[in-house]
Amino acid sequence: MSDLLERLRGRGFRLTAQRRVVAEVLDGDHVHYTADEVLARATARLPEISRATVYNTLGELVALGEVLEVSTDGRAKRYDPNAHSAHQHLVCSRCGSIRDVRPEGDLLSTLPEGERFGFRVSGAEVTYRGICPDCAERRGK
Amino acid sequence: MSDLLERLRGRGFRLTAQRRVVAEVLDGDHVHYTADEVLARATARLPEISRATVYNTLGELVALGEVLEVSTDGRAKRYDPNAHSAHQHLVCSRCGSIRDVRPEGDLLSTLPEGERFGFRVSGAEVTYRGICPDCAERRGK
DNA sequence: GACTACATTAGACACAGTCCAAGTCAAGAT
DNA sequence: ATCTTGACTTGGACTGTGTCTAATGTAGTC
Repeated sequence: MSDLLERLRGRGFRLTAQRRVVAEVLDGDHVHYTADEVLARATARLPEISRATVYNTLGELVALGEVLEVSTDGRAKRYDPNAHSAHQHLVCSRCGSIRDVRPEGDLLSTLPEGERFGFRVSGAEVTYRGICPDCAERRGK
Repeated sequence: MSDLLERLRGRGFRLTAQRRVVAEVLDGDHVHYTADEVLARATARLPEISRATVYNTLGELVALGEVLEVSTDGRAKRYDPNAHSAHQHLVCSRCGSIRDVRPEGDLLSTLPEGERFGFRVSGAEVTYRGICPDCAERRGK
């Protein structure tokens, strides 16, 4: 994520303190924060940062393909910095925690021609659902 | 969908005019209305029906497993009456229209053990994306 | 160091959905 | 057929998530 700021500048974006802290917050594996979580973490480092700027910056990063937008629950969108390696998501049905996963095989090929309704099909996203180890332990069964 | 009302009554639900019109609106293949679209169509048949009742009824139908909740775009949830036959969704990236589709093969088996992070995995949803015939024709390429 | 176009800010606004107190009514009891 | 009652419906207030705007600030260039 560190060279992300360089890539931004290369595309004509100004390097501001706000963009830097948003990029810093979105660093790591299995990171899937909501915009408000990003705002909270960014505020800890740069108290004056505003909500609008966080939304703006997240939108820019998504448009540039540096960050993925994920909506696994119909509530707030989540932002996934792991955009340069194709992956899907495994979500805990109890606590909502998310892991990045790599299925095997070609997803697109699972949709037969007779089920394509004339669409030019170009992509597929999978959300696997289950119970995470923590929840399984805490609530048994 | 017609016997749905009987099933509801069998489960102790009162048969009201409001529930009837919501059930009627949610009838057909490839139907995926938002709550507001359901409200609009229900209002055409029963002008006094309220937004809260539409949301209540949709929630009941979902809880009973008679209707599926689908969120393909992070905006309003959509309601899919085709709940008794397993299927996935094919969504047009331009106009958002949705078709019900049946992939072949077992989705769960595409996630290798080493990618399960200790989760007990129980389900998977796929959203295929592409361009529908109408949009392909209208906007070329 | 000054300039200026791009970026940030606070707050108003919009949309999707939930909650509540009061009134209404379906369906069983009589 | 009417009564009774608890479930159902209603309108409106409220919450959470996200967008827009006008005014102000500032990164990068000269």
